[in-house]
Amino acid sequence: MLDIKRIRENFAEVAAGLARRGAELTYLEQARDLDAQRRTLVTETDALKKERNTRSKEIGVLKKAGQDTTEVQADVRVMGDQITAKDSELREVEEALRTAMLNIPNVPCATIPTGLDASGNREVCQVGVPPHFDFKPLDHIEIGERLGLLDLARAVKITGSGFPLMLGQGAQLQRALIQYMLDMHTTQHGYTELLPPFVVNTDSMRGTGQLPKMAEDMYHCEVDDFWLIPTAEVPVTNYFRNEIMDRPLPVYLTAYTPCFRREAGSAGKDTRGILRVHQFDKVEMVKFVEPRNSYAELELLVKDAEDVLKGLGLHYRILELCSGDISFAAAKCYDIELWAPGHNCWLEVSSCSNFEDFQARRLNCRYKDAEGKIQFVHTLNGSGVALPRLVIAILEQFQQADGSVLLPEAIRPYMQGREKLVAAMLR
RNA sequence: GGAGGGGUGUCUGAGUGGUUGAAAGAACCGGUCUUGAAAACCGGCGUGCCGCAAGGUACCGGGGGUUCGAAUCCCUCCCCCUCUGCCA
Repeated sequence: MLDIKRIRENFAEVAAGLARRGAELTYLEQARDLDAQRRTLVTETDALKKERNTRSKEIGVLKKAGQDTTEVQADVRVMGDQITAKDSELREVEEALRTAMLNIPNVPCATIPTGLDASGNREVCQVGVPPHFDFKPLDHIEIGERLGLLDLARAVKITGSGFPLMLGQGAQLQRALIQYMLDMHTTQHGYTELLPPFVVNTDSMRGTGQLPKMAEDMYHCEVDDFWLIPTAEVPVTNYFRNEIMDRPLPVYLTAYTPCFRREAGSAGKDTRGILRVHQFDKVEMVKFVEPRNSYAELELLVKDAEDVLKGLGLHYRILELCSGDISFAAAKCYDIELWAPGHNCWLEVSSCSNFEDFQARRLNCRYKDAEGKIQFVHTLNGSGVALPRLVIAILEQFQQADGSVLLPEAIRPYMQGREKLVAAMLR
């Protein structure tokens, strides 16, 4: 949520910012107008309430003195009716204002490239070198099937398309990678590990900005009004919702969770294998920081994610997203993409964003600064990193001519010392 | 799932429908005293909104209602505790 004062006082600047991301300005204009209405109404009702409070107290005094108060009471009752009417009018305006505010995306950071879609993104760097093959590299589906790492056909029987099933060394590799990443973030990068609920309530979804816009993309349990999390960002960032944080900033949290996404609207896209699925695992990093540090913290966040990939010796690149490609709540975002030689394309495995105080306002998450003044924190999050595509990249980048996959050294301790994945009979 | 009890400020904990935003204590901040500290004493000490300000207004788990007036009464939802049932 944006600061309504900012909209009130710097409307043109906000409008220009939103225009950069190609956002409609309808909600913004509504918010501006409703805010003006709201302020007028508040002034009026407050005045009425003041009057009522005074008169009601007089009644109390008169009654104690044993005097008749019928007439005054009648007067105040009329006043009460006026207040009720004004209040309900005010409530409607406030509700409409809230709806408008919840639908306005964040203003992009001034320094990011301008563009309306992915074509406007800027490549920051490429790290490592693409692997060279003396043979035609296979894609992860073929590798996975040959080595018996995946069983997508049976997974369809169990649930449906898009719900992958890993087995044997594949399942173990995935688990090993989770452990490897969590260990790195907690022991080297200063994060505290959380194992949060995978199902959250509506307030939490609104807090991080998935609702109201993304309702169609998420799994909803109607009976309980709960949602399956599309990312650990939701439960982890909501950890401090409605709080004035009681500990020194910055606070770094990390969590492994499965993620559930309906991927509505992407039917037919990347449907083969585990490239785009309805359920996947991810290790997420979340930061709560002081406003003045948030952009420096974003750079560090990207490095934390990079360390995972560097440690595995993978070839990747970093993109700085343009104004039209960042998510609803973000002000600035870097994507990290892994090279997938079998698919001959880049795969997004991490998105690192600075939300400034956009989420904090929705979450009502604040802290006391050095002067003891209460302020909204800045929140950031980044994948550290998403698993299926990490597995894909490992399989495809480290595949060998003999059909095996050489495991990165860093992961071997988590795989009982195993050096490569080879075809194994299912026991 | 069933029965009962309860949700008040940073914490503990009062609160009869009427100057109660809310007693008291603790914690915390400032001051006096002290060589320094502790103790003692004095003062301060919630948040949002409207307002240039003075000030006003709202908030005692959430929402709604009764009333001239609600932390106090009623309804409803959520959460916690105790007992009990079923169960990984």
